[in-house]
Amino acid sequence: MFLTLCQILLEEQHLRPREFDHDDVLRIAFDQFWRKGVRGTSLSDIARDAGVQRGSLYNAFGSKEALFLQAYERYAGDYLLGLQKALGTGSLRKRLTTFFELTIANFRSGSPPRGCPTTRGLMELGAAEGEGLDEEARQVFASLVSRITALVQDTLSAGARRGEFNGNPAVAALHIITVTRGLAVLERAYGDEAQLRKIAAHTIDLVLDKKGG
Amino acid sequence: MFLTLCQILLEEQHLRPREFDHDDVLRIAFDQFWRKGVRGTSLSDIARDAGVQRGSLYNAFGSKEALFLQAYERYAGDYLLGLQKALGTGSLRKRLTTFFELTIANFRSGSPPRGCPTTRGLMELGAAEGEGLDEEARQVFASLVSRITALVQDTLSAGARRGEFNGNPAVAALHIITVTRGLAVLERAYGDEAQLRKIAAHTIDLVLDKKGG
DNA sequence: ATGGTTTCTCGACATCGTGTCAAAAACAAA
DNA sequence: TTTGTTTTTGACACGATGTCGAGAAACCAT
Repeated sequence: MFLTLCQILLEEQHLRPREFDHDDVLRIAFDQFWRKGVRGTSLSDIARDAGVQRGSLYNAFGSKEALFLQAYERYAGDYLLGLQKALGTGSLRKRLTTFFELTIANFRSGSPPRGCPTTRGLMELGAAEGEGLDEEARQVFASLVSRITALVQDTLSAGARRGEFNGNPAVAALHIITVTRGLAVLERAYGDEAQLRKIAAHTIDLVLDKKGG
Repeated sequence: MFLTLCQILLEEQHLRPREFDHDDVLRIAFDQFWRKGVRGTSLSDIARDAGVQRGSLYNAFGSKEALFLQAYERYAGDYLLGLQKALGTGSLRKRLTTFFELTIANFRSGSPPRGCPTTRGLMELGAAEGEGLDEEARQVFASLVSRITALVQDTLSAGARRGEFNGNPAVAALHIITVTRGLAVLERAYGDEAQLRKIAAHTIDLVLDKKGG
């Protein structure tokens, strides 16, 4: 995967070029994975959708899991960028509201809603060989969670400097992230978007130190 | 599944009885599913472990998913009973602390930790045919979540009557449940039990209206 | 006890998905 | 054109799910 990235960056195509676009396939694959789950998507499906032979996918990406991970990393980068952009303005309450809105909108997108790819990926992690979870996949998912947590913490710290928040930004950010992960789970359980929004609003009230009703 | 239950309850075994114990297989199967994930467990594994032929499992339970669901329901019943028993005594803070402790202990059990079966099950839900999630499985998982939520809500209501809580029990219970689901996700991401406990303690502080540090 | 009926068991089979491999095809460079 | 390398392509092996039918086993009735 890292090798492939280097090859792309350095344009080191000395010989026969690929007959399909690497990024197109990544997008198509992620869309399928997101709609039908990693488990429910076969490489044949992706190959058909992308107009590529199944063997070519193995040649280009290595395995189904490797393909998913690369597709996921592309998604994660885009998603984090969108969050950063949206969290740049307004009062702290406004920013947190936007954060929850974007989060919920993300895993309520599609019909039927596709859920949160990160949470789904994390919970599908299996024991690799004998002991321990699949480390590579775990790190990829955990990385996005960490970066979003840092983003929220920064937002809270800035709010604290402006007198809009008087708690511990690190702990509060962890709490908020935990709530968003929990919302991703409840979304699967009930599919009731109004309920999700209610919980989000209540969480903001708690964090900003107003009594929740 | 419902039929099988009726058969058990009514003891309607007119003819040749089964050669293996229904509940034993359910327990063995759930242990495997929990350790290796539904995806990572084959019916051959379970059949070997239980000393039963694979075909007999199909005959008795119908399919892999049906077997899992029945095994899960057995687990869910036991788990809820344990929670109810543990939440019967002490101050509201003590009860909530116990609740989070049991929750974390549950998905930190085993080595490596097996995670939360309910959350894993919910996030693995796939679209069934064309549209919509697998309804039957969704309801089974959501049912346990609902019942735990009700349990927490009752605990909060009782606390409110004793003057230990002055918020809205329904909303607060939803919030607490959301946090526990989020903890189940973070457990997969980081595997840091101390962090989980910190978030739990902070959540209790927020709900009981003390400033979290 | 014995026969008949029902159910369970067990092995064979079909199907699908993953992953591997080797040969063919296609392209760049000499 | 020739050489060398990579991609493509189809065939293959393997494992898992799920179905089916024949045979074995157990129970009821006579």
